[in-house]
Amino acid sequence: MKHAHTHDLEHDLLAAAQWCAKRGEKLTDQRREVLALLLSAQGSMKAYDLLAEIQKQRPTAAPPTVYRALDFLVTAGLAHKLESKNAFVACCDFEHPHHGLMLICDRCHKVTELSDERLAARLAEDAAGHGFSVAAQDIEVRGLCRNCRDGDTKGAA
Amino acid sequence: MKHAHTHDLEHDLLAAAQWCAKRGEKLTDQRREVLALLLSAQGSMKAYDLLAEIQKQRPTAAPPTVYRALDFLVTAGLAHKLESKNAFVACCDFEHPHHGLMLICDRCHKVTELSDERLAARLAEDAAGHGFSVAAQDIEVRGLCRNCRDGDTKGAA
DNA sequence: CCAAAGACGTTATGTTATAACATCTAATGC
DNA sequence: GCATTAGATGTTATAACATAACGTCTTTGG
Repeated sequence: MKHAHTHDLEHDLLAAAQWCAKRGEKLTDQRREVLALLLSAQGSMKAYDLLAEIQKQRPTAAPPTVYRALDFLVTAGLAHKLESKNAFVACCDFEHPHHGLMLICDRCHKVTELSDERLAARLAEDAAGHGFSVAAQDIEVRGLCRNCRDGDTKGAA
Repeated sequence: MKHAHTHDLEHDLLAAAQWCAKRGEKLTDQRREVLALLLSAQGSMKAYDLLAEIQKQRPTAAPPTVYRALDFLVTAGLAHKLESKNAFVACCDFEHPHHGLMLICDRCHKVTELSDERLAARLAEDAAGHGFSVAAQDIEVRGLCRNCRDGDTKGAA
């Protein structure tokens, strides 16, 4: 089980590195490490939690270490910031531009990222009707995921 | 001009007080003062900017003073928190429950609040398709308002 | 009046994020 | 190769955002 998981992780990291290369950027060790933590996390992670993990390997790491990596990952489309939680999550499909719709479970904290271009289009249309040009949209929805709604008792932190 | 503006503000504050009373709550002086600041603001305001304004009258006011008022106003539906800016804005129509779609201008910082129930329904439908029950949604869109997009040079801060 | 609940005062602290500047590293041109 | 330079990182300090905790006051209902 751990093996399969590791394999997926390595695969994702490789794809991310290639994605960066395509953009003329580099997935450095620090960026890779932060991305690996996000990919391995069950849900989103806070910057200072990431920092604590990084510090296990690199005791001298400081806040800028992780914030720089996060800025890079978010700008590159490899991760998203969840504004309503001040937390970060790996992007589910960074190779395809999409408008993320984040379903954030308030109980188990897992995040499901959907993409609905028609929803995004409707939103842009509403905005345009008011003379507003959309540059970025961030739809975050709080609620309960299927497991937690159905009374699952294992998901809670 | 100032007269009309003051009149509107008083009207809004009165309506807000009545709204609170209907809910069995009170719009106290501090809450009213914070709401008045939000209503008078051109765009959103930060908690510590509100605090600075409050301190002009009440030099001993501290962060909890303003955060308590803001928590109350947001819970009562009289204000919204803009998660992507860590800022607060008065609700445009607190008497009618609605799903706000916030158009936030990145240049002049004005906020236009729309309500599109069909958009909200579509969003809830997407979520339900993944077994997710929506509890709260916060749609924040960043971009440029009509004036700023059209090259207005007066709106910038 | 008395008790309970809610609002507020006050101090301290926790949490999130960035400024500023030094140093290191890697790609580029010569 | 070697200098240049842009990008990345190290490091210290601090700014910006938010809440915990506890005491007091005020209102309200019994």
